[in-house]
Amino acid sequence: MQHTIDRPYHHGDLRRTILDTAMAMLHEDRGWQFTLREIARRAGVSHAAPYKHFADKASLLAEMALIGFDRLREALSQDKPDASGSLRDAFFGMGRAYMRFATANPGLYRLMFSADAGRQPADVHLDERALAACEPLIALLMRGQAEGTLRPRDVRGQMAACWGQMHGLALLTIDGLLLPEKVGADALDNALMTLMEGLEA
Amino acid sequence: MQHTIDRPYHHGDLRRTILDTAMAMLHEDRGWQFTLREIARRAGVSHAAPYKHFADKASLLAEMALIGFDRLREALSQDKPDASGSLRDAFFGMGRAYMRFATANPGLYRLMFSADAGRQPADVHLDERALAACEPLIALLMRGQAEGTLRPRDVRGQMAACWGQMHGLALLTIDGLLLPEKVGADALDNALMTLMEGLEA
DNA sequence: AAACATATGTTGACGATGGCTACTTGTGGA
DNA sequence: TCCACAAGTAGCCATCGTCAACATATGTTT
Repeated sequence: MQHTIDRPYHHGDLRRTILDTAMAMLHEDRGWQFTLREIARRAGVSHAAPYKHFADKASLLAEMALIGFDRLREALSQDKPDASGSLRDAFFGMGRAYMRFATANPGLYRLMFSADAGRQPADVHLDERALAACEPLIALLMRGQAEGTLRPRDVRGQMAACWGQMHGLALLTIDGLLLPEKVGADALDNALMTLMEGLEA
Repeated sequence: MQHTIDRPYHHGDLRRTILDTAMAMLHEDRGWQFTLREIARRAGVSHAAPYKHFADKASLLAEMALIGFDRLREALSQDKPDASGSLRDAFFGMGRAYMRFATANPGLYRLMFSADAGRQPADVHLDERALAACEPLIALLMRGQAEGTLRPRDVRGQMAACWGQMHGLALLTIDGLLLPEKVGADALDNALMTLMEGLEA
């Protein structure tokens, strides 16, 4: 008779709870060095319970990374005000949205691109999801080229330039390597501007 | 009488051996999940011996990261053919040198920017070293502005743009997210070109 | 030359982790 | 009603990082 009234033998939705708890801990520690056992402890279940829902720790991390990419994609698709407004505004908006997502979820963002998130097995899914998150960007680039606002270059190259820029700036910012006092208050906007000018015709 | 003739009680230069071994394992596994004990094993010493030279595992990682930044700086300074040659060539040379370093030492590169490399204590050194590695880039940018080849913008912003671009592309490449079949064969050069055009006057 | 302080290695232990197996307890369909 | 199966538990194992106590070289002082 170990169980309280509040917690019956079967948790009900342990899988969801585990994911939520892990996300919360990720947010606290900004590093994914949380332990499976600690998650189980917080969820109020035994230390082996999570293994009924995830094959191993890497699987949990991989799933979290997938969720992260979905959220990122959503964040990028969101504040794109359709085809109204100038391309430049849309571009800056998307860039800032990307940075906002990364800096608001530093732990998640790092996890998404971490080798620890199970980079061995069918992580193809992860890669696919990552590239899918870039689709709003590709759409924006194609629109720009169609308008004639952007130079008519290989879109994939431009995509690589933008994504690389965003990804790098995001990680450097998360790591505290782009502190305003070292690199200027609006270095981020300046960097975005430089990139934009490289894209524009 | 445990000791062979070859291995006396005192190793001689264990600290160096540990670092070398760790670097080698970093190169093999492409992840810094090697264990202190495995290093000791390979070095042929007891599992606690490393603690006479490094306070803890994080200290070892931090020192390796430091070495990494020094090597990166060296790699960037190296193939810069002084003030001869066009700025454009120098820029592309440096960009490719950066990518070459990162892709040739994926594990090391990730470690350098990893939170696991002891981001708590006097990691100020790490940050300083990281920024120091960018000095060759800053010099190049200032030269370009002086020549009038580059737009007269805040150098720190341009630095952020370049570093962000390089860092992001490097990590995405290491993670296999910029596969040629997905993003074009010469996406890297295209991205560099886009960046360059954003910098040029 | 003898004695000692110190740097360097070794041994054994502790707590904690990820992961596995065997067992228990609910739950829903024949 | 009964039973197969999902979901949770208890306990074990190898391993890890780290620490304290001990052993052994090295070199400095007298």
